[in-house]
Amino acid sequence: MSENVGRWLRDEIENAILSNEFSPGERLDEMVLANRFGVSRTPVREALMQLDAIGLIEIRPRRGAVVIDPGPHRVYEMFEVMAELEGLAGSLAARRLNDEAREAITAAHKRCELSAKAGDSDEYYYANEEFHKAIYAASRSEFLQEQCTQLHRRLRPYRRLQLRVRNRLSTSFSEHCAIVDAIFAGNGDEARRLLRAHVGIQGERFSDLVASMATR
Amino acid sequence: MSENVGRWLRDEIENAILSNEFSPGERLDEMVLANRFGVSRTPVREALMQLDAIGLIEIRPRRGAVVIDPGPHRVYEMFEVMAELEGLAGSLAARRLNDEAREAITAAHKRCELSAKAGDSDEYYYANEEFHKAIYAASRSEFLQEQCTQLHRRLRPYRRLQLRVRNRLSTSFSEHCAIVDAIFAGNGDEARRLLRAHVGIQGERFSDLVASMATR
DNA sequence: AATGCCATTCTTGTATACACGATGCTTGAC
DNA sequence: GTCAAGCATCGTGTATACAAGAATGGCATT
Repeated sequence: MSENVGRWLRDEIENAILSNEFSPGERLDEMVLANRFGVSRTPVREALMQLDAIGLIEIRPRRGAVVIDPGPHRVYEMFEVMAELEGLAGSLAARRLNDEAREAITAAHKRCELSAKAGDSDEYYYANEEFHKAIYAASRSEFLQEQCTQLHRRLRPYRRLQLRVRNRLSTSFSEHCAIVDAIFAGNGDEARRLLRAHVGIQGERFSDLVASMATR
Repeated sequence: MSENVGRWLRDEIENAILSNEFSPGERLDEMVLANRFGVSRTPVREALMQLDAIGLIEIRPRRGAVVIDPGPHRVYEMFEVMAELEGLAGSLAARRLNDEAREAITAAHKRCELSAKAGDSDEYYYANEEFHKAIYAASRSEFLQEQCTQLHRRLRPYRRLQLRVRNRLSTSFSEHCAIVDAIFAGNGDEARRLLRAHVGIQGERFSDLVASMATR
């Protein structure tokens, strides 16, 4: 546990929300949370204020906190922004690539290949996360990296759902291949274009998303 | 004042930071703030936790809160991301433009023109803000709009400094003209390209930024 | 029987009290 | 004279107490 309870609680509750333990729309009672974690209301409130500031929950004055339900359209908008930021990260990565970043990307890409060929969608999920994070890091823009990581976290549950769709695994991996080629070739524009397409949700993938969101 | 003191304080302190009343690196004492605003430490702490979550201040455990000093390089990175998001907003605006948005952009553009011709850099600053916000709104992506607005707020002090540079006013305005043309023509790619260039800090503008940051 | 109003109760918002850790100053020893 | 160690003081971290507003249930009235 982190050194102060407030921060620890923030992470704990954030994880609970992102792993869907607290469903969208659910009310978060301060006393219930306090009892559950064995602390007083004060650090719980501090954690909730932070989650409110981040945008994960909404605190309505005198009426308590509820988990925000983004809704399909808003999730789509979030993917749209994510695609743009990843595109930028890719383009910067292509320009600023160094040995360390190249190795990190190669390693993550290899891991994706193995799990994709094994058809292990859970393992691919983690490998995919590592792959994208390697690209963020390769951009060598700390701020961009933070923004990407944060958005990535918030979109986690939906990404996971998407991987379940048809043969998304092999499609995703072949897109990764092209992205790696573009970055390693120093072709920033191409990397940007490919990443935007890879991350964004166009056409039928939006209805896939809506369908998978409905069945939770 | 907002209905709960915590949120009010958050906005209050946030404004104080963004208007440079609290300088980067400055320590924010909880009791001092509590006395200044005539409240107890509790809501002050809640406000600080939120600002920490947003990234405006840093709370080091048991050592208090300090205003984050982004430093020139990080500010550059923030402008880089801002440019990308504004580019996306512009491209969406070009595709999704409706009458309402067109009028809002036209009005803000007109206001920019007047203040630019008058050489009133303060007035241009506000008109410029309205212009960019009109474009965010025209993108009709709530999430993107929020992200843009938030980043815009954080970059406020630096934007203001930039306008003081040489004949940035007229340069900025002529860029606006091209942007408006592209959006109204429905040319998303061009709007994106122009906005990226308009917002980003290339070449000498970075050293201008560094110079202006040094002299505060 | 249904609806509206009032009271009770529950939960949030704020203040205060207490505890623990960090920082800085003073004193003593080398 | 300088450096280190210990103590004191200040400030943060957490708990608890108290106040105020919202929700809910019951009672009365139509």
